[in-house]
Parts: sequence; C-alpha cells; structure tokens
Amino acid sequence: MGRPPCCDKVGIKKGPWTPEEDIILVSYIQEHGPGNWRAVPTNTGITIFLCSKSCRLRWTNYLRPGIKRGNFTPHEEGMIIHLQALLGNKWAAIATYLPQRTDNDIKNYWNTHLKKKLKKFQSGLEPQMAGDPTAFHQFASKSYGESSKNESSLRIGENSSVYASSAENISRLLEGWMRSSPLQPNTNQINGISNHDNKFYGNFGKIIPNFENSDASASLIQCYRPQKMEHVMPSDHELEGMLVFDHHHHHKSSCDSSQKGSESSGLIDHDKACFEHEQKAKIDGNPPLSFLEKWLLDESAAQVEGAMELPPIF
DNA sequence: AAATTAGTCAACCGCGCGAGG
DNA sequence: CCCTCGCGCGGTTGACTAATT
Repeated sequence: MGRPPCCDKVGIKKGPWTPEEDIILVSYIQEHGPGNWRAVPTNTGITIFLCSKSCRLRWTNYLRPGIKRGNFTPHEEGMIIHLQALLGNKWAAIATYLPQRTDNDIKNYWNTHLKKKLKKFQSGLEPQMAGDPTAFHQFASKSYGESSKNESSLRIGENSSVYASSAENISRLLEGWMRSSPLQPNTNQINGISNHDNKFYGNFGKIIPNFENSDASASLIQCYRPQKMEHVMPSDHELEGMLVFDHHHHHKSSCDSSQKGSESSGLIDHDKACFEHEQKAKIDGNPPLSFLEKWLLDESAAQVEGAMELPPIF
C-alpha cells in the first residue's frame, strides 16, 4: 500500500522528532489516549507535523511510559534467545514478554548484539556441536536460568505484583525533579543534572497541565536524559511505578477484549498485540502463551526442551 | 589531531491484514 | 465480492557516536 496518504502531503515534515513535537504528542495522548493515530496530526493543531504512522511509532518506541532503556540484562537476553527460537522473528510477540522493551529495541538488540554473539558462539563450538541447533539455546538457558535466580521480580508470572506498585513513585520522583527546577539558583548539579536541564524539564510542566504527575512526563523526561536519569530514577522499585500505566491498560484490554473495534479507550499496541497473539496462538494450534510462559520461566526449562519439539533455531 | 571504520539505534519503508462501506 | 482506509509488523536505512588507525 505504500506510504500513508498524510505522508505524501507537501509540507509534512519528517523526523527527527524535536522536543516540542514530543511534548505536543504526549499531551495529546494524555488527553485522548493512544490509538486513532490518523487523527493525531490533524488534531494537534500543527499544520506541519509528522504523519500518523510516525506518531504511533514515536509513541510506542520512545515516549510510552514504562519503557526501559539501556543495557539488556542477561535475563532479558536469555528470554529473547528463547523466544526467538520459539517464535522466530516475531518481535512484537517477543516484546509482549518483555513489557519494558519495545519490539524495535529487541529487534535492534538481536541484530546488533545477539546475532554476533551467536556467530561467535557457533564458530567457537566443536564441529559436531556447531550443527546442533539447540546448542545456543541451551547456552542461553544457562545464563538465563542463572540470572533468573537474581531477578525474580522480572518474572512474568509475577508481573501483576510488579505492575501493581504504586504510581505515586513517579509522582514523587517528578516532584523532586520539578522542585529542583530553575528557580532555585544555587543547585548547580543535582544528581548530575545541570541547571540548564532543570530549566528544560521544568518547562514541561508549564506547557502540559498536570504534567508533573503524569506517567508520560516521566517517560518523556527519561527519553531526553537517558544517562543522567539513571541517577535519578534508576531503581527497579521506581520503575515499577511507571509500569502501572501499562498494567492498567493491559488489564483493561484483557477484560474488555469482547469490545471489538476501535474503542477510544486507547489500547496500547503492546496490549493489543499480547491479546491478539494469545488468541492467534490458540487458533494456530501453537502452545498458548500461558503455557509458553510457564515453560520459559521454568528454571528446569532445559529438561522440558527434550520433551518439546523445538523448531530449528537458525 | 584528523581521518577512517565500526557499532548503535531511531526512524523510515513496504507489505499484509482486518474492518467497514 | 471488491475497494479503501487505518493500523501494525518486520526489514532496512542512515545519522550519529565511539573506537581505532
């Protein structure tokens, strides 16, 4: 079908996204919820804007609350390897198991890191092992299983408790952020954040009503200060709070799954994908996700592997 | 210090699918 | 049925940065 019509219009700007555009997009989504992307460019009141497709992409891959940036943990790495072996290059499906990561992120990580690792791994294998498609998978299982012991909070089966943590965390964090804003002259460096930075982020609050207490604001701030934010909101505890947004929608989407069509509740792509994937899997005769989850998260996954017909990995 | 190469990742593009007319 | 539209996905590109020469 090609490019969406809105992209062909003369005067439609293409990326990269500016902070101002991000703010407008976030504030719009805050008000209307994600979805109905077609309407976003026209309703934002800006004539020169990015096409709806770009808006959706920017939101899902960058601005959406709860997105974790930075290095992948061994646990996440292991999960990706597991899931890639199971599902193939179904990055969206894989991303449903890593709620904090986007499909784009996972795809990039696979292409830039894991592919290389795999190559290295295979070249370092004994000839007979190199031909064994499960070898890398087993290698991943090991690291995945070991890291799992220390990262139980990331387990899918316990996601609900993770997500159920209070959103107040974000508010508190943001309060701290906004308080140390430009009007306080002598706070040159707070947690590595300069006055200039404070001024910049403090201004978000002026532009967007209730910005300080919004999930999106946390995400937006994180986007623009990825390194320094590690000092400010790095902990899993605090990140958990950000996930409340996702969980709320996820729960909603699961409960409201009977509501067909383009409901304005603003289903997040990820939630939709998760639900659809599960339905699809049931239809296709693939193991339902609940089973996969169990299998994936079972620390004795290696034993199960033997019982389960795995598709060739590569 | 400058030039070159390699690595990373945000963003774009093309395609397919489903819904609605 | 057929067509159009909106959306989502996977592959790819290209700008930027870091590392190396």
